[in-house]
Formats: sequence, structure tokens, C-alpha cells
Amino acid sequence: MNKGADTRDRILREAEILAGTVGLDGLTIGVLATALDLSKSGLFAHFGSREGLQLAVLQRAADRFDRDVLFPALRAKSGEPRLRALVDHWLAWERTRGAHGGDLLAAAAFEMDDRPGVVRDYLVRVQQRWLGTLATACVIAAEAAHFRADVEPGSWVREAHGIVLAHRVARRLLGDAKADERAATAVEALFARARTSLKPRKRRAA
Amino acid sequence: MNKGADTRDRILREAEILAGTVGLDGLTIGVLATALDLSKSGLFAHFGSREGLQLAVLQRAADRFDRDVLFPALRAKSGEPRLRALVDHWLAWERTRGAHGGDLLAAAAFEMDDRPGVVRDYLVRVQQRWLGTLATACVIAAEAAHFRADVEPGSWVREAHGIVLAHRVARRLLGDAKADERAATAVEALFARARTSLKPRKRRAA
DNA sequence: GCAACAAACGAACGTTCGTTATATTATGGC
DNA sequence: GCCATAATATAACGAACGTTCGTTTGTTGC
Repeated sequence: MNKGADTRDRILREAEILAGTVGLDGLTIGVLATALDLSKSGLFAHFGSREGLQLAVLQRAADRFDRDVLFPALRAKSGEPRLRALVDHWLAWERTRGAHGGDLLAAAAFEMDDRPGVVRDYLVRVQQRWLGTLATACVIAAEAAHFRADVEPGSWVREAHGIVLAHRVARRLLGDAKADERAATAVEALFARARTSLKPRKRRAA
Repeated sequence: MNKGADTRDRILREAEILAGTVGLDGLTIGVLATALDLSKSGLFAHFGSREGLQLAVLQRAADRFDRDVLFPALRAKSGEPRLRALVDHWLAWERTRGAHGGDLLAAAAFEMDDRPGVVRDYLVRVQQRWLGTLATACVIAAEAAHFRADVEPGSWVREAHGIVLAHRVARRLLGDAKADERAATAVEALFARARTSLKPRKRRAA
């Protein structure tokens, strides 16, 4: 790898961690430079603008998300197992913090809500792609008769999204010790509700 | 009302709107002052510090939340109706934007995740109080036999929280036109699942 | 070992940040 | 109407912001 591309990577790695705690918008060239023992101008040259840096950070986070969440889960058997793997890896990703700043993407989703620009646009595309992936996996699970036919993929995915978001708040803001456990059972219930054969007990299919 | 308290209120009203778009941490004394035709120092004097301003904004938002969400819902009949009113008002509050900056509290919950300080501490208290209120309402609904006895209040509230958060992302970031509708049916399903008598159809109680 | 280029630097730009003195104006009790 | 005090303004502070500049240091191919 080039020397340039190498330090660019070092920068982005640190930037992602930093942005994980101060937010994408709180990310500042000066403190990032000092944290890396670089000059502001030297760092700046890699991205051309602050917006370019933010975009690159987001891009890196999205790439890492694909690598750590999407791709591994795709190795699971199509249908419910794959969908389950996707959601499980998603939760695990959301859980990781410190080492690589937790779910920067989810935080940015709340941060960039109302701030138009290329960064927001990119974020929207990433989120939509991910939720779309989940939705099609859900459709496939229905086609494979793992899920009931009347399961509405959009709503199902939204529920999964809700579990992940609520888990984050419970864990990182409120410090709920049972957050992980609660999220896991919520996911389990979400799947159980959608299944054709109601493995758990005490219910009857339509 | 004092002249001072009056402008202080004007300041906070504007500040809440502004913070709704740029975030609590993006809220800046300079732009807030110019937006209100005040001098920076004049505005500053009202709060003593930037942190004081942030805290006051959060406090105002929490008060408004009580006034617009909590108190009106408390007029509903105890048990499921009241819990339903709480959640419905919550969603409606989350939906309001522009006029008063949407759910500043939820945004702050993601923003302040990892930033210790009085602001974060206050935010935690507010959130915990609200979720606690919901949980006790849920317990009461169970005691009144509106809800099944095996409904775990903490988990139930977490699910409601997830619906609200996912709704916000869908609506404000992704611009989903069906967001409101989806959230409403999700809430309906959440209640239906917890009810003792399964009004909808096609299910049997435990 | 020398030219060509990439990468990083230090210094400065003009703004804006939060904050502090100090001054001016408005308000309210008598 | 006077006077204490509350409310706001002016002016300035040092620090940090993103950005630009010209220069210096490293790397690479010949």
C-alpha cells in the first residue's frame, strides 16, 4: 500500500473512534491531527475539506459494517437462518464500542436528520440499502415458508430496527445491565411471531 | 412575568428549535443571539455558561414533554387506556417538527451517549423517569387484568421505545411516507399481543 | 545520485467559539 | 421623579475552527 493510502487509513481509523464519542459533526481536524501526531494541514490534504473527511469516515464505517455484519451473515443458509444471522450480527455490531466507536451510523442517523448535504445523502443511501437487504431477506424467508405469508417485510424490518435502536439507548445511555439479554429475547420473539410453525408453544396459527 | 424571565423564555424557545436541527452540541451562543437580535453577552448572562444553556434547553424540552405528553395522557382511564394514551401522545410528540424541533430528547440521547457531564446526567434522569412511568403504567394495566400477567413491563416498554425510535429514523431521515401508519399498526400490535382477551382474532390465550 | 513526485510540515489567514470586563439602558419600588 | 438594580450592550480576550500557502522532507524510477 502507498504511504499516503496508509496514513489515510490510520487517520480514518482514529477518526471513526473519535466520531463515535463526539459525533460526526463534533469531529474536528485539529484534535484528530494532534491525536495522530500529524499537522492539521497534512491531515487536511488527504480529504480536501472537512466534509470530505466526514464522508470518508462514513464510508469506512459502512465498509466495515459490510465486512463485519453483512458478508459473514450471507454465509448462513438462505431464509430464516440468514435473516437471523443478519440481525444477530447487527446487534453484535451495535454492541461493540470503545475499540471502534460503536454504531457510528446509527448515531449519525439521528445527528444528520435535519442537515441537508452530501453527508446526509450518503447516509440515507447506506441506511436504505441495509434496510432493503433485510427486507429482501425477509421476503425470501417467507417464500421459503419459514415465515408466514402475511408477514409484511417493511414492518418486520422496522421492528428489528426498533429493537436495535432501543437496545443502544438502554445500553449506552442508561447503562442497563440487562440490555443485551432483553434485546436477544426481543429478537427471538420477533422471529417466533413471524414463523409458520410456532415452535415455542401455546399458540395456534391462523 | 419579569422582563428577564420573559426574554429567557424567548431564548429557550428559539434554542430548542435550533437544537432540534443542529443538535444540542451544535447549539451555539453566537448564532442563537443573532437569530434573536440579541448580543452574545446579553444572552450569555442568562445562563452563565454554555453548559447552563444546554441544560436549560433540555429542561424546557422535558417540561414541554410533560405538559404535552404526560399530563394529557394521565387523564385517560387507568390501565390499558392510559398506557395507550401515553404511547400515542409520545408518538405524536415525536412526530412534531419544525414548529418546535421534533424530539430533541431522543436526539440528545444518541448525541450524549458517550459524553459525561451534567447535561448527560440530566438527560439520563429524564429518560429513566419517562420509561419508568411507562413501566408502572404497564404494571397497572396488568393488575387491572387488561394485560396478561406474564407481560414483562421492562421489555414491553423497550419495545414501545423501539417503535418510536425507528419511526423517527424512518420519517425524518429516510422520509418514509408510510412511517406514521406503520408506527400506528406496530403500536396496535404491541398492545394486542399483551392483552388478555385477544380481541383481534385467530389466537388463543395461554 | 539526480530528477520527479508524493506526503507532510509550519505559519498564517479570517471566523467563530465561549467567556469576561465594563459600560449603558430599562425597569420597578418608593 | 429618583435611585437601586436588573437587563442588555459594547468591546475585547485567548483559543480553536477550517482552509490556504509556500516550503521541506520522503519516496521512487532512472
